Amino acid sequence: MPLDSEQIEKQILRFQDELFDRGLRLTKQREQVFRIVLGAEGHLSAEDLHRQVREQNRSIGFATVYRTLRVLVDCGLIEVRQFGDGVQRYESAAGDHHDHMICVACGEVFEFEDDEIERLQIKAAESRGFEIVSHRLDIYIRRCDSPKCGPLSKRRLNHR
Amino acid sequence: MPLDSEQIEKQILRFQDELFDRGLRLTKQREQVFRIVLGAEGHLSAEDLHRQVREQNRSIGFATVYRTLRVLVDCGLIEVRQFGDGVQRYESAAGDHHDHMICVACGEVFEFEDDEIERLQIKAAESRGFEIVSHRLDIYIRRCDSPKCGPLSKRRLNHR
DNA sequence: TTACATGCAAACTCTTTGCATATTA
DNA sequence: TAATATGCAAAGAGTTTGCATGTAA
Repeated sequence: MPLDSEQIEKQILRFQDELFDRGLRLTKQREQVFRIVLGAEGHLSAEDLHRQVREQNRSIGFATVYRTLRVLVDCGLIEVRQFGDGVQRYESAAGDHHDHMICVACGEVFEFEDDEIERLQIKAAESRGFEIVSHRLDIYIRRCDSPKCGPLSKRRLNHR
Repeated sequence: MPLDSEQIEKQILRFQDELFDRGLRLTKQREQVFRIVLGAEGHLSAEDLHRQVREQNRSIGFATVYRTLRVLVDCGLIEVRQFGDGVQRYESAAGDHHDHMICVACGEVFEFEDDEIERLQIKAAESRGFEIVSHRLDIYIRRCDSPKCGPLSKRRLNHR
């Protein structure tokens, strides 16, 4: 779920501030990379990012994309995900927190939110005296109803 | 939490069966690798595995370790984890399911179980018509009480 | 004796780094 | 002009693959 344009501008300003605090600069390339992440539907790999930024900036290199992603992670503006294919994927840290359901048949990733699960996680950590920094919940599902998987059949799934 | 020796032997037999079904063989190397995983306390990388197996079998190569791990994953006997450092870690799929708390300060990994969180996950997937294959819940905590981190201070943590 | 398995080294993928050049405050 | 950024290519990690040799049913 991409952010609306007002939120995007707010994020860019925030990036500029965070960079300034670190003695760094908001360059054209950094802004381009961040805007793609902010506007993206899903979870982009560095390769996805590089390809998309190159549509507006032929000469940008992989190194700049990776370096920018690292700065964005350090600033807490984006988050890294790994869904098990060995590739890091990035998404905006803005917006509501959500978890992921990944279809093992077709690779489609769905976002979902569950406040009660969130609550229980905090409780589980607190009961051990720990403070949560962040968390990741990935649920792998057998198949889904995306075009790639086709509609789920009418017969009941093998629920347990 | 390593398995007891009775469970370990059961797992080895299961491996043999699964291999047989696939027209493969239980070799010395495959058994050695699997036994290390079954007996291990925590979550081992391929490098950890290779180092430990080499203590009993000087000549085993990385390729054999990786190939064995792949077969074990295919057989559903072990699971792969990625805690964000770009290294795959493996653990036995036997025993109760558990989730992980990872200390961002020192890297220590704690296992925990929470039946209610499990239940809610199943509910969340079912409500969308999906069947869960597996899931991963990793909670990142600011610091812990391991020797590397030192004891948690007495002042209240910043619980929310 | 035929198919599968191993060990080695080379290849491959993703990511990071070194360095000369370019850009910004 | 002094510091930060960039692009390129090379290096690095972790993992996979090709191939000749070894091993097991």
